[in-house]
Amino acid sequence: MTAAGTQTSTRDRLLDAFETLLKDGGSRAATLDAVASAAEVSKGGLLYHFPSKDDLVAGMLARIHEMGDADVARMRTAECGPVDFYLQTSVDTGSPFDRALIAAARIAQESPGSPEGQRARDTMARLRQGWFEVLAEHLGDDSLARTVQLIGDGLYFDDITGLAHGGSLDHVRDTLRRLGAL
Amino acid sequence: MTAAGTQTSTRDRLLDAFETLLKDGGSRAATLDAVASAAEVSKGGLLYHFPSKDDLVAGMLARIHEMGDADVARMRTAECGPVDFYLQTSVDTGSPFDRALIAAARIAQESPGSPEGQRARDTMARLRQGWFEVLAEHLGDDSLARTVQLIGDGLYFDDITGLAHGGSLDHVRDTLRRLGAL
DNA sequence: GTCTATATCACGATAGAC
DNA sequence: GTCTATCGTGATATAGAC
Repeated sequence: MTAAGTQTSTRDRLLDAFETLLKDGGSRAATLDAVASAAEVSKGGLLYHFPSKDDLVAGMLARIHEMGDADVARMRTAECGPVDFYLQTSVDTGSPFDRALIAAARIAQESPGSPEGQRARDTMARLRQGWFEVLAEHLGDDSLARTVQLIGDGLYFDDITGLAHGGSLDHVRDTLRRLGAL
Repeated sequence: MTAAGTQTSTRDRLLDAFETLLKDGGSRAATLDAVASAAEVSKGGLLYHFPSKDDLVAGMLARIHEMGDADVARMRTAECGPVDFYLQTSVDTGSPFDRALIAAARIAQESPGSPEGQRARDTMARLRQGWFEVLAEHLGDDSLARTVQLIGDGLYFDDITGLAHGGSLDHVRDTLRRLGAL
């Protein structure tokens, strides 16, 4: 946060690498060695910025919080409306936010009992709360809002698990139009 | 498969322990030591039945295939209808099948690139295909069937990730009744 | 079929030079 | 702020006794 330029700091490069490894290879692949190597930094260099793996996770989650607030704001004012915006962003578009979200979901599941896992879950719960509020406000119907959110979760799950189907988004739009939600 | 009695074989006890550890602690907790210990067998005993961790995963997936075929059969003839049956079984009821499914989902996500991950994904894809066929046949509408399936995926994702909401199932039923799907 | 070693290796983390 | 070198631990897997 010291410069406004486009050059990414070592710190951000490390977090980027961590997220990418988590997304593509799961938590077992996201070792400190692998992160350092992918970011083209030595392990010692990594551990200067993040003294432990916990700190790496914490740094990642902190970045997500910032991006999450911006995402909710965009959702509110999206031209296509909040519902379609939500659905569109529930499939992995390859954006940095999606990458970070998938990485967080991996942490949440791969360490169900650990403190890091709990923090990742808290982060996701907060994001989901923000999205739900916009959906419920826009739709004026909690049941419908919750259903839309679950559909988004389903789209996310399929992407994350590698089960995604091509036409799913169109099928959902079709159904939601019948409900007057789109 | 030698006896029809109720006493569980060592083999099955090991698979049970593996699934439980995967569900409760993620793949990092499901080590060979932990599995052997939880099943009250020595590590050598485990490795007699499953010479490698890969074999443990393969054994688990094989059991899922059997249970999956039985589940689809029950779904077809369920008194409450296939849709509600599908939704009910999309939240973790604590059944052996749910436990196995959650375990498979963890493997699929924690080793996205590895052969085991691919096999887990194949298993899940096959199960989903079975469920989808019943839903589409019953509803006579691919878009609606795909939407119901995504809602089920969403319910599953929330459970798996520890994000589940109490009233989600009722909200969904409410919405699906409006669509004439329930 | 089940057990007790034990080999091998990779992971997270520390120490200290530059 | 970044590096190399190294320690301690815990994971998979092997060998061979019972």
